[in-house]
Amino acid sequence: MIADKLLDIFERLLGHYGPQHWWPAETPFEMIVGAILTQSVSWANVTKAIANLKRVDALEPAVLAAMPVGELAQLIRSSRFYNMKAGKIVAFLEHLIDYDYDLDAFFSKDVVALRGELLSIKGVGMETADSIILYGAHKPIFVIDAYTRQLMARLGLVPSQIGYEQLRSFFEINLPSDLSLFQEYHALIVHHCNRTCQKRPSCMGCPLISLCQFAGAN
DNA sequence: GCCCAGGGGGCTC
DNA sequence: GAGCCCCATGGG
Repeated sequence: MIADKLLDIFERLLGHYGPQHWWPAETPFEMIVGAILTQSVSWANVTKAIANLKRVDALEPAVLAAMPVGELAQLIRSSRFYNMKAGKIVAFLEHLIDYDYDLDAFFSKDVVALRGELLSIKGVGMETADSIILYGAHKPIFVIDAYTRQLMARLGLVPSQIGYEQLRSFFEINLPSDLSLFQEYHALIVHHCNRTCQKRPSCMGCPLISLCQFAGAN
């Protein structure tokens, strides 16, 4: 059964790496900013940008909204594509005005409505929206990213060109809709792919080696 | 010096 | 709706 395989993979990753306790952010707003900044960039690039924003006490919606976009762009320079991302953060803040910058109010709707609203914001695509729902609003939705697709394809469970929504359904149909399971599963996939699949010269020590089609091939 | 990262939007056909 | 290009830093 697919469900058993997915749970087996999760248990192996959890047993090997331990709980990840994502997302690494002190507040929901910090989480959202981080989600935008990490688009197409490793997390290491984002940490400097977040630290810069914290240094000037700007990791607060109303404070950031009052900041000139050029200044914001310079503070997040290390996160790459900074002009684009500054514009995306501004777009998000403009949307939050309707809620008086109250994230609890913004999050207090069902997943489908929240997702639709997030996707209507320029600069928020499916992965970013789902990350915000899962780690910011704390509602169960399975986040898909390049690592998830790569790993599931390597394990022979899905075709490598599978679409975002197809792969999300694959997880959500086969797993119980559990917040902490979804949070840990995605975090473990990213952690695993950052460490084992990409950084190491071989597959030695990989907790999924007995399941992987390409074990030893890289 | 070269390569490439946890994406999204806009354009083309 | 798939296939491209743009954005434009920093670490290995």
